Amino acid sequence: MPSRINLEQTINSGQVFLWQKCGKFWYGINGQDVLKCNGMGVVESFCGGVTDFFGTSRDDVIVRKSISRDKRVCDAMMQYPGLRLLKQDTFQCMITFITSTNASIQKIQAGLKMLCRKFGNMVEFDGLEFFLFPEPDILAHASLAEIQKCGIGYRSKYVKHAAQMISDGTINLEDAGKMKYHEARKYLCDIPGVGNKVADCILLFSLEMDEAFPLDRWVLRILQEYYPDFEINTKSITEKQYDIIHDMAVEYFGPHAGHAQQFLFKMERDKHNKKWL
DNA sequence: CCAAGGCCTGAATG
DNA sequence: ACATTCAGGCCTT
Repeated sequence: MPSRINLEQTINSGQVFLWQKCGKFWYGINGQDVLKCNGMGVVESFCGGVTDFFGTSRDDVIVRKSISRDKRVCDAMMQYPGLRLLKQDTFQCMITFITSTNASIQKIQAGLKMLCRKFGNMVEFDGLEFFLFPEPDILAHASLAEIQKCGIGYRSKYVKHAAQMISDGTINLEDAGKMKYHEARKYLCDIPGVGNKVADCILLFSLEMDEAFPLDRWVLRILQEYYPDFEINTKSITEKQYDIIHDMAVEYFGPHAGHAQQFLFKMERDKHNKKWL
């Protein structure tokens, strides 16, 4: 039985940063669209089109049954029955996680808001003003100095270069979604500012690739603390170690390992009282 | 001065 | 000659 989506749990799980609660509704920027949601899902879209932002088209029963092979993931699913993996705008997702390196959630959010305010179009929706996410062309042609004013530091040049690669067609994010997992991850790593971790975030949060298993400091900590069989003994990992650990994770958690990662990540951060949006 | 959801570069190793 | 690993640096609050 598929459980209902819970906005609080889903928005506050580190997948998105441009969301805010206004009264009883959540509003979020998704590319050139603004989504308005109640506690359970999208109720209105600025563009008026149908979006499957919450990935309701995927068979959640299959996914949950698959990752419930692990006891701890099972517990986390009980704790967060409404947590879902999203299908975000791919370009926004890419820029988001490029800016996320070495940054806290609050800092990521501040930087992205500035990018939107400076380079995105302002629209009025539901009596409120929003700044949409900058389009690839705009960021590609923006001056580096202007991008730097958004407070994203050394990531600025990556943002510009990455936007250029999307803008001129060197990289096609939708194409990545059609490749096999390892090929897709490698393909995305050609983008400046994108390493294995960021590539996995793009694949998992916007391209429905469930084998993607972002290995950040938190997930590494989780694995070494609760999964001794993984034998994680380093704090930071090399390219090759990333591969090995990733493949072990898919072997253990199954083809939908990325979902397992999201539940574990959410649970561990809450346990440490880390702040969300 | 340190920490915060990595990535890139150059140099050393095998 | 290669493929890996290692150590710093990096913007900002």
